[in-house]
Amino acid sequence: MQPAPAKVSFKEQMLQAREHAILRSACDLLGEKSFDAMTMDDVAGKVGIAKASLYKHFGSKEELCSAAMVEVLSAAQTYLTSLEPSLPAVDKLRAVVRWSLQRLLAQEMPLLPSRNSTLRSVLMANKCYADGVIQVSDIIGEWITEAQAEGVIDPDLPPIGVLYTLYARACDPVVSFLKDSALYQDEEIVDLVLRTCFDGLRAR
Amino acid sequence: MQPAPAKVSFKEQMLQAREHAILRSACDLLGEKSFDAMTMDDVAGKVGIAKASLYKHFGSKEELCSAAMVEVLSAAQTYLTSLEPSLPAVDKLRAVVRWSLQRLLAQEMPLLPSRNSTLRSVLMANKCYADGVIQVSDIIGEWITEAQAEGVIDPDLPPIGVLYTLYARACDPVVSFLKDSALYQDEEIVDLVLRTCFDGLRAR
DNA sequence: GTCTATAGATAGATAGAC
DNA sequence: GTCTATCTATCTATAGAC
Repeated sequence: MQPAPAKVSFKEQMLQAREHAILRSACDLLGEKSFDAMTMDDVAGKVGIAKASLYKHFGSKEELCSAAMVEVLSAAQTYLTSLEPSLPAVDKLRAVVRWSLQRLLAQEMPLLPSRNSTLRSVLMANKCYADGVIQVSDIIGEWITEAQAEGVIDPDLPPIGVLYTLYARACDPVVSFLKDSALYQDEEIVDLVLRTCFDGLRAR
Repeated sequence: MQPAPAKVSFKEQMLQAREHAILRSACDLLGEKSFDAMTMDDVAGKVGIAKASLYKHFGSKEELCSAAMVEVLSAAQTYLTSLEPSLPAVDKLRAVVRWSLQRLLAQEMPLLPSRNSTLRSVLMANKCYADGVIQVSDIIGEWITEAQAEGVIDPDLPPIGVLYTLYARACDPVVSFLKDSALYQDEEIVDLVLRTCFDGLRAR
């Protein structure tokens, strides 16, 4: 009565697929509302399973949402490393911001945990997340100093300020303001935010 | 046994002072956490009165927070009209953003109701708030078109995009990121955000 | 108008059958 | 592992004494 290895693998695949669906739903919901406003009933309803089942996969609401954030971070890392290394540094920076804005428009980007969230302290205690943030920051930070050495990004700006300014685009309310106005296509919104971010509001 | 008019006025003054203290506490708390995370116990504790007393002044949590937001908006309107009309339009725009950033740093600025808040729909149904937003937008919008006509603000940008970009600075997470890093003075943070907002990240 | 006490609703999390 | 049913805590809001 030994189960075939393929069967075990299949069961594990199902489990992983289910967990991925849960994370995906949590991610979407965190894009719509705050961690505090989101409920486990919301998640269960969206996935289509009972709330109690969620707790077989994740120990708590905090664990579930942390896992969702780690997955987003992982997707960002994958995108970063997929970029052609020979591209000019500033182009890579633009590409990353563009990627963030597109995910934000697709409502697949949980709003970054500013102080306006109970999730923040939990996330910062999560080693997976904290390490991921450091890795991403190292890669982007290198591109920033590179672009500043080339004189493309303003060398007078502190690199950490540039980094945070780029991060902040991933939860810029301008995107939802413009989206709600229904005046522009998604791609136009992305272009506008990219332009004001890199070129500023003043005429050149 | 007719109470002297002065006495009535005094009582009313006390009432108004108390209500102002409540609004101020709510405002501070909304700067620290989301509407959903904030509780009426928080407010009562901060003011130093019983929770039930809050409901003698404001009918609900939504009403209280709406009133707090209206007060912030009113302060913004007062600042707008206090600006010397003869100033160049772009200077007035910079001044308004600076004012927002300073209030944000002082934690006196409730984070704007993006989609990430249950408060949003309540606020938009509040005539005082909605009218205030329109008035403020009209004033700032005029300055934007003026600055664009002068060629100081990029005339190619849609005015509504410029307006939203300026509004978004009032809840820019860059401010709290930099504040938490403890690397910079408040005034340096304000200058950095103002600079990246108007001049962009790219070197000029 | 302030308080204590509590009602009523809903959240996160768990128990136990299947 | 999924479900239904339930526990416990907490939050908004109210009742009623003073």
